[in-house]
Amino acid sequence: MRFQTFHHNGRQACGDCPIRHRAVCSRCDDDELALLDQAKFYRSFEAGQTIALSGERMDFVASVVSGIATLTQTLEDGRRQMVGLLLPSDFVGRPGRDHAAYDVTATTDVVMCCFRKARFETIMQDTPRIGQRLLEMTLDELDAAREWMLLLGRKTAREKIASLLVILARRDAALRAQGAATRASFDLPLTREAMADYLGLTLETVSRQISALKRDGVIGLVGTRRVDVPDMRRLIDEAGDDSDGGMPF
Amino acid sequence: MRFQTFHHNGRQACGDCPIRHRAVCSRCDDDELALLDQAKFYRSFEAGQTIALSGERMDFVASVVSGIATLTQTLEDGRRQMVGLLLPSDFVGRPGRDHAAYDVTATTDVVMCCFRKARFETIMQDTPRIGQRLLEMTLDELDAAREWMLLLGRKTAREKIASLLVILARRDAALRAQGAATRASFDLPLTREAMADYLGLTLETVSRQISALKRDGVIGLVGTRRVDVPDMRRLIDEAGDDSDGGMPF
DNA sequence: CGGCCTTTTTGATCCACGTCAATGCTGACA
DNA sequence: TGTCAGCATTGACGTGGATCAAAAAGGCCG
Repeated sequence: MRFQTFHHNGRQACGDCPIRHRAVCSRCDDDELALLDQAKFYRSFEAGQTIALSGERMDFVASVVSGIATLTQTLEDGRRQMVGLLLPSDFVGRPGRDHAAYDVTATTDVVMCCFRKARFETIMQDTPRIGQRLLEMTLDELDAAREWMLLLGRKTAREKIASLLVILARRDAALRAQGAATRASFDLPLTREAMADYLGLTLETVSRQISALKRDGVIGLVGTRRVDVPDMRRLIDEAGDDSDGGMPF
Repeated sequence: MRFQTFHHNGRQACGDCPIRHRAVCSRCDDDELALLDQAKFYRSFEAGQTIALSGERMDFVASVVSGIATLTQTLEDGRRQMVGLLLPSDFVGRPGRDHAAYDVTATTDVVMCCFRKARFETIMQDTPRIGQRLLEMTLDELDAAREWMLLLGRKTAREKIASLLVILARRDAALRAQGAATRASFDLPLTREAMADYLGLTLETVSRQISALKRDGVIGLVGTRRVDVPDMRRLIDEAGDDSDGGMPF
């Protein structure tokens, strides 16, 4: 097995390659993928910037190389719900279609690996392997979305916060190629408001629940953005999940 | 265009075929799919029955031929969240993997078209076209899931109910191959409890909001399970969506 | 260091929805 | 016809989280 899971939703990435691009990095697999290598180009975005995937003469399929971006949906009156976190190796932009009613925004500085949509489609035609990989990734994404639906529909504010922290802790551990430790410490890559948009809460509630978890000794805070988890087990319990970690970390 | 959209989440089905199985029906496409035809077999389930996709010597990938089934996730303490509605043409059971932490339950009597998982995988290998179709369907499903996340995270109870009714109305219209009408009338295929599980509400709230919509003249009820929508436009407004119908009905 | 801006925390209050409990409705069956 | 079992509705009440408002804590830059 040369692929390792490193993503909060179980998506697989190439473990050998610093880019960690399962479906894109040509170093990680057979010659078929060399095609992709020739077609790709890079773009970078600053934190806070909106990432436009379609414009005049520009329709992309892209995948994140580094940094974090978010996918957000908005109601007319301004209510916002984040529906996806784009982490390195994630794809965005639908190969076959024009759609995309999502805002894509860079949370940190982001580098994306882009393909012109039309070009990408022909490559997919010629290289079934790529389609298979995309299918795998999309199924993972779907599983993650469904887990998130459970969170949004049925969890309490406290459980929501705990769940998010667990996910971030796991992702952090995975990025640094560490196994499951009972103690963990990591930076929050999101503002309270972004967390709220993700969890279907208000930023005040997010802040209050984080304070509560701190007061109860479940987490410690260093400044406002760094979290220390003395006992991972305890945090996971707070998340209310049956999964003691479906993810193999 | 021989495929028509008929599903609430925009999934495409073969319009020429009564089975409406885009990815399964061999009549609807090139010879490649004949392979699938040989490998498939059918099973049927009664309303209320749990659909087991894996057991001793039985690992399926299956797709719904007729009837409605639901995908549900459960928390230890019994809180339930429905995460998917399986309608004719929908697939369930992950081709490549063993997972599936979902309850699959028949809502009405259901007929499913099944493939042994291993067999299905080899067919996919040999027939890239099938993989491409599954990718399309999965992407549609993902879009639907994301829309649902917006609903779960940010909509009020009344908006949730209205959204669900709009979806059911559209699906009904599509199944009967009718276009968008301003007046509509259809049966609810779900109990109040199932609606609650789907919307992240309690059954009491569902009942109350339906009563409220009726009181306000947005809908009419015939008995308890049949809904009459005098003005579709109005119901859609109640749903709070920006989309005046992203679906082309 | 001091001013300015953004993010975060905290408090007071409100209300949408959950909870608990009673009642009604419908259909199956003897 | 009565009884029973499942939905469904309705009411009374409590509460988790939203809302509104203000203070505190960081950056950032002169």
